[in-house]
Order: sequence, then C-alpha cells, then structure tokens
Amino acid sequence: MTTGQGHASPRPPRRTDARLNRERLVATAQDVFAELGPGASLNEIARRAGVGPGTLYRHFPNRSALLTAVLRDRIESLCGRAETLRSSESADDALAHWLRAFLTHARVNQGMGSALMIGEPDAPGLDCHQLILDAAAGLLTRAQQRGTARTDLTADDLVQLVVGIALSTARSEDEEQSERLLALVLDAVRGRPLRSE
Amino acid sequence: MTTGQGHASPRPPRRTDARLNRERLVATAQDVFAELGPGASLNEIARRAGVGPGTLYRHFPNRSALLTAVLRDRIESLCGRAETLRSSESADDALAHWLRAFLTHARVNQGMGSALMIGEPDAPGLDCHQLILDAAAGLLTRAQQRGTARTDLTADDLVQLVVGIALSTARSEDEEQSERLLALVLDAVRGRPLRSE
DNA sequence: TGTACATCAGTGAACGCGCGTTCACTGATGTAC
DNA sequence: TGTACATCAGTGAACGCGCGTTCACTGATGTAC
Repeated sequence: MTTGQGHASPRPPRRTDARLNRERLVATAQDVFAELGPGASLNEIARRAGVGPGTLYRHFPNRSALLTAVLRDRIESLCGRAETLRSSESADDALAHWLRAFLTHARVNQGMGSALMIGEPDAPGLDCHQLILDAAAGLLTRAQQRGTARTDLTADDLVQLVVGIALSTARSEDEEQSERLLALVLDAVRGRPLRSE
Repeated sequence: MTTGQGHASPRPPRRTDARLNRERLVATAQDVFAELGPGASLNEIARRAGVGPGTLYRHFPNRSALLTAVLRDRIESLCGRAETLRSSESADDALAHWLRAFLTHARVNQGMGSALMIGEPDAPGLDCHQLILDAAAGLLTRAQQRGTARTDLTADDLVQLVVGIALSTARSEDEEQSERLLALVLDAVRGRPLRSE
C-alpha cells in the first residue's frame, strides 16, 4: 500500500519475509548506490541490508535488475509529476520545475540513469530512458508552442545536458553550483536572458 | 625533442630503454584510459605496453601518477593555446574555440580530469585543475570585459558545465551532439541568442 | 482454532577471477679505464 | 676503440584481497485439513 508495489514488477513475492527483504534490499541499494556510485559492490549491499548474498541474487539476478528496481519508483514519480505540470499555467515554470526535480534525482543517483541507459541496452533500461525522454519532451514541446523555449532544441539534448550537470557535480559538496548551472541552461533554453544582469 | 620531455617531470630516466618504456607506457595508458575509462586495469596497461607490471610500478608508483603523466602534456598544450588565444582579435571567438578544444580533450579522456580533480586531492591533480581553471578564467574575463560574456559567470562554473557535457556524451556515438550542447552553452554564456532562430 | 506438511526463501561457506602490488632474481646499459 | 664491471631497469611468479556468483543445506511461512 504505502510503497506502491502494484505495477509491472516481475512478480510480487508472496511470503511476507521475502517481501520485506526485497524492500530492504532496494532501500539499501538506493543508499549504497548514491554513496558509492552505480558500481558499488553487491555483496556490500547485501551485507548492509542484513541478508546473505544469495538472497540478493534470488530477488535480482544481476546488477542491472537491482538498478532498475531502485530507479523505477523514482522515475515513475518524476513522470507523474511531469504529467501534472503539463496542465499547469506557465509552461516555462513547469519546464523549469521539472528539470530541477530531475537534476536532483540524477545527482543523488550519480548518473545511475546514465549507467543504465548507456551501459546496457536491456529492455528495462531503455524503458526508463524513454520514459524520461517522453516526460521532458511533453514539457518542452508545450514551452516551445508558447514561445518560451527555443525551437531548435530536442528533448534528448536537454536531458543530456542536465545529466551532464548531475555527473559533473555529483561528488561536489557545493550544493548551489548545480543550481547555478541549471539556471544558466534554462536561460539558454529560453533563448534570451530573463535574469537580471 | 619530439616528445617535449624537458619540463618538471620527477626525473627523466637516464637509460634509453627506461625512457622508451616510460614513453610507451604513457602512450598505451592514454589509449587504454580513453577506451576503458580512468579505472582501467594497470596490469592491462602494462600488458598492452609489452612490459611486466613491475616496470609500470617502477615508473609510476600509483594510478594517479600515471593519470597525471598522461594528462600533463595535453593540459599544458591546452594552456599554451589559451595563452595564444588571449591575444587574438575576437574575445568571443577565442573563448569559443578554446572551450571546443577543451571539450574534445575532456571527451577523449572520459572525465579523467574530473577523476583527478575530484577523486584525489594530490598535489599534481590539483595543479592540473588549477591550470585549466586559470586558462579558462583568462579567456572568460577578457570576453566579459569586452561585453560578449555575461558577468555573473565564473570560470569554475563554465569548466564544470563543459566537463558535464564531456561526461554525459563520452560514451555516445553521436559526435555532433556534444557540439550542439556546447553551442547552446555558448549562447548562454553570451547572454543573448546570437544564432539564427 | 490447531496442527502437519509441502513449498519456497534465506544462509553463508566456497569457488574462480582479475585486480593492485611486491620482490628476489636476471639482464641490459653506460662508464671508467 | 675494446673490455670489465657497477648500476639500475625489467621480469613475472606470487601474494592477498574483494569481487560476483553458486549451491547444498536449513528454516520459516502459508495452507489444507
């Protein structure tokens, strides 16, 4: 209920201890990936989750499956937010807000998305990539129609640029820098300087 | 002579076979790091260079030393180019040209610079970072004085942004995308759209 | 509600692997004569 | 120019390590009665 398990997961485990372990693994993996990057040791994740390595492998046959599970909730939430924002008043604000949320997500996950999208052309990975792309495209197109975004810009370029900011600032302590960089990119998207200068 | 060995290296090896091995190691490391990323196996580099692992360690006590050696020539060349460009006619063109060269360098090295700058606060690593920063600052400041670059922008932000583009497009096959993204950033730097729209 | 049992999840020692790194030994080089 | 030798570089087997992954076994759970 609270965790929203009811979607297209391979199969919701039936035994309660299995379900608990699965949830604990995903939550731990989220922390460890954020801390150590997407290449973090799977044994380490199992250890921190308090289960044996075999348990991890029972739930997730490989690293990619675990990464996907970690990302799925967040990405679906991001896409839902994009849907809501599409019917908001200001197309420009909507795009800016969503990109800010996406940047936060991408920074926390240190390019986990990038690792999934580029590293392995699996079905689930590509799926996530496409979801993000569609969400960005929806907001961008609307902004372009309203004339608040330059028209020679694709959603793919925009996402790539924000992922880049996330990657290059992921390990930095300077929380505000990524904000500044995003603001700069947003100015470029608008095609004219809206900030005071 | 041809390789420009005469600068502040720890000590130019005296025996010719030692010098040759050193050069071969750096050249091989350049290829392997570009191919496999800055975390590539040092044994693999030694193997491809046709020497034993002990030989690699005789020349470079750790990965960071090898990375630094690989980067040093390229970075010094970039900085030299920046110096030349500072006395060119158009401050805007100079900045754009240099950032393009820097982006190419950063893409090839897959964020090797980023790995050095952020990963380890060693003396040589920080040194490289500072050199790049100084080069960028020189060109940016001049452009700001001439009014072709917005003044609320620091060299650090600019470098970080370009490193981000390099990181997010490093593994992509789409050679042109990084060009497009850089062009967009340059527009933002100028503070107004100079491209046809 | 209580019990018996089949099912399925968890365990964790163990495997093979490639990594970074070392070191006793071999061999090539440059130099002094 | 030729030779003897000290020096310094190269070698590569070997070490310990942590990784991903497996599997025979144990144990908890849910269900049928």
